[in-house]
Amino acid sequence: MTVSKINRTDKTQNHLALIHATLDAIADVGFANTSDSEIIYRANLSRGMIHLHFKGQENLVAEAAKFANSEYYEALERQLVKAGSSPQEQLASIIKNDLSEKVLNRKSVSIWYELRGGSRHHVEIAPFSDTRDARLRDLFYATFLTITNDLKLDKPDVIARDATHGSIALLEGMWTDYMLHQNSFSRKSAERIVFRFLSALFPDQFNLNGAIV
Amino acid sequence: MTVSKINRTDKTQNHLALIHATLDAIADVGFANTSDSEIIYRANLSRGMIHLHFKGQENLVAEAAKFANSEYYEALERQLVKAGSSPQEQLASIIKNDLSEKVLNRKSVSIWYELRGGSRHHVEIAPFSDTRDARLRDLFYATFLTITNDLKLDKPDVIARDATHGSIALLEGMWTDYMLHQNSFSRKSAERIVFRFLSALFPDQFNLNGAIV
DNA sequence: CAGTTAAATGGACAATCGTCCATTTACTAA
DNA sequence: TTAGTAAATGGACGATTGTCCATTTAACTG
Repeated sequence: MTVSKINRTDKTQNHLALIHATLDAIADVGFANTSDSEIIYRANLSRGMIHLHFKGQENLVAEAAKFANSEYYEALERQLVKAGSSPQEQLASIIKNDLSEKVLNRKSVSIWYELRGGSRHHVEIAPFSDTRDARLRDLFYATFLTITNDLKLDKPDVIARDATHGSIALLEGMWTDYMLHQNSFSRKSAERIVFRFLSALFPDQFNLNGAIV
Repeated sequence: MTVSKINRTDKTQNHLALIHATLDAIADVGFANTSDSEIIYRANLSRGMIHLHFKGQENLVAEAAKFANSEYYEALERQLVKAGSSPQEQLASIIKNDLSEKVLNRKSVSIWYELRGGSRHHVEIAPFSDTRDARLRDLFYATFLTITNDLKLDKPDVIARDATHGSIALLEGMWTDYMLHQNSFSRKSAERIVFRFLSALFPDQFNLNGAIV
């Protein structure tokens, strides 16, 4: 039983087209309004394709969520490779990446918010909705812990944990602010504010522009 | 033309019952799933009531959003009256209030998130969805500005603005964290983290427990 | 050039949505 | 008791939802 090459290529093409159309729809009209009709219209395909490729709308949305989640983490990994080696440089790199046009933009932030909201009532997308999950938290904690240990602070683990928790919350808040006030939001201010808080906590590791090398 | 007392009472009763049922539905099944059927089932009323009282579902949801928004601000005003008079005491009071069981609980946080999400695609509820709007920002800014002026810091307005922006973002992030990880969230930690950041910025005004009087 | 096969189509389906209105209910006033 | 009135009811409406499948299309094989 041989399978035609062209047909196989077409299949994955439409598979991907549906995922992209779904993410576009979520970004534009929201998770709740992302109906089958909306998706197939954007993908320029016929009604049956969703069921043919994904066996239902639920799975398609879950695959789309998975896809968006992977994109975020792949960008993060690429960024980390380019970053300097000191803990504060790694951290600053993640923060700047998280506030950059490439990561924080109209489309990504919309998808992020819509999927997180949708995951509250749709278990199938929950695994892919929490952008800042354990992986990012661990990265933050490890670097903060190195700093607090080096500084020989009292209860370095507690301080590192608080700094982790607070920094991520701060970034969350900035993303929300961007989403709500896209025209007045300033990337530069957002970045300066995060580093202002961090430099207050660790004056020898950070200043208003990022890490001190 | 006289109007019967009993009828008038009943009318406002059902009016309120619909608003409460709507908020309950939003909290439990989400904004997207808050259908007419869901609302009237919870209010134990008949289908036509929504149109009779609110001339459509849109208006009902908008009224419910308005109601929830008022409740938040009334709680905030009550809290401020009880707070101490120094800037840092006022600020600490708002922060503690924002993280208290009364304000930050399963139901309120769900409504907050669902309405904010809904407001992105439904203009009628947008005016009541931004909990932390100009009013709260002004309060934060005024108090921070008093502090930075007293300290004779360089560019007191910029620092006060950054501190305002950052503090509100931090609180946003804490609310999100509570929503996402309700079983592992600790009010005490959240409070300590916020004040840890603030005490790093203003060591003479705040410590880990709140304001220094 | 037919024959085969997987991909793609689009209409039919029941279920649910928000809206609206003719009817019923419940209370007041004469 | 009867007439009058506002509140409340619940069925009917067209529109839209997600699903599914009989049919058509199109490319490769023999």
